[in-house]
Amino acid sequence: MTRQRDTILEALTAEDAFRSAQELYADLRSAGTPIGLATVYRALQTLADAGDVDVLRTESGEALYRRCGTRHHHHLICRSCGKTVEVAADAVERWAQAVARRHGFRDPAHTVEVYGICRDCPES
Amino acid sequence: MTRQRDTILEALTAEDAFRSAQELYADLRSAGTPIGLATVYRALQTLADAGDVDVLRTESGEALYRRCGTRHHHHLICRSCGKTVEVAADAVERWAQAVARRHGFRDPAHTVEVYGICRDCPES
DNA sequence: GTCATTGCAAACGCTTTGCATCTGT
DNA sequence: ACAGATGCAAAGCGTTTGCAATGAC
Repeated sequence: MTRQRDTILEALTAEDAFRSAQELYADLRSAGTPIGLATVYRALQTLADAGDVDVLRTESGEALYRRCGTRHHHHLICRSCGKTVEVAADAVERWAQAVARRHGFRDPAHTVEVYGICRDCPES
Repeated sequence: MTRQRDTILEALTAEDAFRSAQELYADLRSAGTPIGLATVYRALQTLADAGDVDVLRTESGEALYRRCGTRHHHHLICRSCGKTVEVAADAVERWAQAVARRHGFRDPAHTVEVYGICRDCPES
C-alpha cells in the first residue's frame, strides 16, 4: 500500500540522518508536498513496524527515524546535525549476551548508540 | 535543599529498579505520603542534574529514574519488573571511542543498555 | 522576614485517534 | 463498490510552568 507514503520513504532515503516526524512534515510541506501530520506519523509507524526504518528516542523523548539496512547494526550519530553512520559491533553483541547470561537474565537484547560531533559540523 | 525530596530519594534508594515519575507519585500517595506530582518531577529533575539518579527513556518515550552509583556504568534491566544491575563495560567504552574516532567524530559519548527477563520473573 | 519549595491547575509538545472524505483497483 | 489511506481537529499522555500559598531557617 502506498501514496504519499512513498514520498516519506523517499525523503528518508535521501538523508543519512535521523529525523523527527515533525521535521519531515515541515520539510515536505515547505517543499510543496501536500501532506497531513497524521499521515506522516502513521507512515513512519508502519515503516518502523515493517523494519524498514530504525527508531530512536531523543533525550527529550522525541522519536527520530532513519531509513536503515535490514540486518542488525548500531549507529554513530552526530549530536549536531544528526548525520548517522551504521556500524557493526559483533564484539558488543557477544558482550551483551554474556552479561545477561552471567546475571541469570534470559531473552537478552540491547541498545547501543554512539554519539559525537561529525567533522562537517562547526566547533562549538 | 530538601523536604519530601528526601522521601523521593529514599523511595528510589529502596528499589533497585527503574521507576517512572508517575509510578513513584502513585506509590508515595498510596503509602500515605502527601506529595504533588509536580514536586516529584521537579525533584527527579534536580536529582538527575546532580548526577544522583540515572535516567533512561522507555520505547514509548516515558522517562525512568533510578538511584545509581556515581561512576560511569551501564545497566542490565529486566523488561518485566524493571530490576536493574549495574555493569561495568570497559571494553565497550574503548570500542565506542574507537568507532567515533575512526569516522572522524569528536567528543564521543555513548549509550548502552542490556535488557532481558530476570530469573525472578515468570515465563509469561 | 526572606527565599526556596510545594501544590494545583493550566499550558505544552509530541503522538494518536475518531471520523468523514478520498483514492486506487 | 470496497478496503485502505488521508486530513483535520480533537483527544491523550507525560512533562513543564505560572502563581499563590506554605515551610524552613
